[in-house]
Amino acid sequence: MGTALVGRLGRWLDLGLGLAVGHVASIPDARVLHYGSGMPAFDPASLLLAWYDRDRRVLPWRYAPGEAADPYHVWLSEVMLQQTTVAAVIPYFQAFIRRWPRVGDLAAAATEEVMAAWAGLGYYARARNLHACAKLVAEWRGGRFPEDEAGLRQLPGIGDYTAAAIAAIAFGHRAVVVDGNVERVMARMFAVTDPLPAAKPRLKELAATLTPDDRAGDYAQAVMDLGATICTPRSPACGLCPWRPGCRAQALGLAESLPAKVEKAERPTRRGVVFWLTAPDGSVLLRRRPPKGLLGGMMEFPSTDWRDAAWSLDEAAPSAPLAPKSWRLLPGLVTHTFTHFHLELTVAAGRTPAQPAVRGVWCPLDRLEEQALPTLMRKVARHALAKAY
DNA sequence: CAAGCGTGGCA
DNA sequence: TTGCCAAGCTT
Repeated sequence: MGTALVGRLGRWLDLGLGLAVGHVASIPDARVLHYGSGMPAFDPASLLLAWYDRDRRVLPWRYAPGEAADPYHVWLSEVMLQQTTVAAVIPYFQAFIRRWPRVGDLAAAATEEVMAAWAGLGYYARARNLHACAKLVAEWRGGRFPEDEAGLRQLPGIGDYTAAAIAAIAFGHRAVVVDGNVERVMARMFAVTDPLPAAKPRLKELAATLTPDDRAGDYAQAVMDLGATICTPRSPACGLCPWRPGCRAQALGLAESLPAKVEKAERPTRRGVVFWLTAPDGSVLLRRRPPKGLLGGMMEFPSTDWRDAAWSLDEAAPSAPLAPKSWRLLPGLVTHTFTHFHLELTVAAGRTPAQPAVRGVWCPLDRLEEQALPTLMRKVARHALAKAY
C-alpha cells in the first residue's frame, strides 16, 4: 500500500468516520461514507455481502441463496445459539428437527421430553421458554410465527436480539440485529472505547447506520459471521477483513483491545454433599429440581445445599433422602464451574434393601442417559459409578 | 437494572 | 490452571 493511499485513508478516517462517530444522526446516509473527492465510496453493506456470498459458512439451519427460510428452523437455531457456540448447537439442532420436524410437533411433546433433549446445552430456562413458545405459536397462531419484531418480542425466550434476527433471517425484514459479535465489530469499526455493557445503546445506533434495507437476513448473518471468523475477540484477522478500509480501531492499532469491558466479579467456590442412593434392583434415586432458578426443571441426585463452608458427613446426613445404616464418602471430588460460582461436590454412596417410599424417582442405571440430567449430574453419576463399584 | 443463569473450548 | 468467551433472556 502506497504512502499516498495511506494518507488518503487517514484523511477519510479522520473526516469521514470521525464525523460519523460524533454526529451519526446528522449524516444523511451514513451507510455510504466518502473518503474524499475522486475516491470510490466505501459501502460497508455491499462489501460485506460480497464477502458473505463468497465465503458463507454452511450450517444446518442455513439455506441456499434464493431458498426460503423455515421460520421454525430459524427460531430454534437462534434460541439454541444464545450464548452458545455453533459447534455445541449443531448436534442438538439436528436432533430436535429430526424428532420434532414442525413447531406443532414440538408443542405436542411433554415438557420433560424437551428438557431431557436439551440436557447438556445449558441455560435451561431456554428449554422451558422454547416449549412454551412452541405451544403459543402452534395453539394460538396456527403454527405461524409473527413476522415483525414487536410480535416476536412478546413470545417467551425471544428478546431484542432474537426478535430482530428472526424478522431479518426468516422474513427478510430490515432489522438492526445486535449480538455480541456485532457489538465487537461496531466497537472496532468506530473505535468506541467506552466499556460494555454501558456502550450497548451507542453500538446499536452505530449498527443501525450500516444496516441496509435489502437482503436483511444475509446482512445480519454476514456481520455475525464476520465477528465469528475474522473480527474475533482475540487475534482478529484484519488482513482478511472486507471492512478493514473503514475500520478506525485497525487504523489506530486498537482492534484487539476492543471492545472494552468492565471487570467481572470473582467467582466464589461453593460446596455440597450429593447422595448416590441405590436399590438392589440396580436403580438410583433421582429428583426433579424446582422449575425456576439454577438448573430449573432438570433432574438431580439429592444433595445438601451448596454453601461456602465444607460439610462433615454428620452435618450433611439430615439432608439425605433417608437414613440408611451408613453413608460411605467416596474418594475425590466432582467439580463444576457455573457462570457465577465454582462447585465442589462430595459423593456419599448408600444402599437400601428395597425401594423405600421417598420423594423422587428410581431410575435404572442403564436408563440414566434418557433423563434430563445436566452435565454436572452426569459428572456425579460417572464419578459414583467409577468409585462405588 | 444488575444479577442470575451452563457448558465446553481455548490461550 | 485459570480466566475469558459464545448468535442473550428474565426478573
